Amino acid sequence: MYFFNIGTPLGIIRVWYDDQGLQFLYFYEGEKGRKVPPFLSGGEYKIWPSLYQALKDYFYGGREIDFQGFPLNLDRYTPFTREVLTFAQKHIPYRRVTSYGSLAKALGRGKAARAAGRALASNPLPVIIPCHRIVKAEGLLGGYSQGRDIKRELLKIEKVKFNLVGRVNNEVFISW
DNA sequence: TCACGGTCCAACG
DNA sequence: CGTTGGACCGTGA
Repeated sequence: MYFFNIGTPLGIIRVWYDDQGLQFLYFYEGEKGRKVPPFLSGGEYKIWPSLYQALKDYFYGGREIDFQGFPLNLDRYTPFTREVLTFAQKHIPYRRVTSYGSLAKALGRGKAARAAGRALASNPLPVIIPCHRIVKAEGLLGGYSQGRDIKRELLKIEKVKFNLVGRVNNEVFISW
């Protein structure tokens, strides 16, 4: 396993990967004492240049960066969870959002909204798998495993606007 | 099995 | 509008 760090306005990010693809991304320092998962240690420091550049552009460049092309290693997940995660990576572009229910529907499981939320809650690759772009059906923010503040900030970076009642405008909303 | 979510929506007031 | 209660479904223990 390899890893590298990169500073962002939201704290230091650490990314883990191997020859199969990306495995983990987490906020390493910053936000109230979040810890390094203990199962990750002893990796070899090695930058993945294109990914490094993409992250840098995303956080500092204010440019439309998508991570859709980067390979993921999601072997340890169940098929449904994998589907949810890969679908999110491939079909929810920059500055667009959708809901848990809509995403479930797109996978042919119209009623599995909560299950989809559960799958996203175990997203090992926030930012790269853009689970911050999935909000509640009525456009309210919804939850986020890294903390709702981070979710808000990420959407802010992408210039997704919320109205006074706290809902995203439906221009950016995708429904399947 | 079972309890638990990053939910949803119809039915209120 | 805002709130509430029940239905829903894949997971991990």
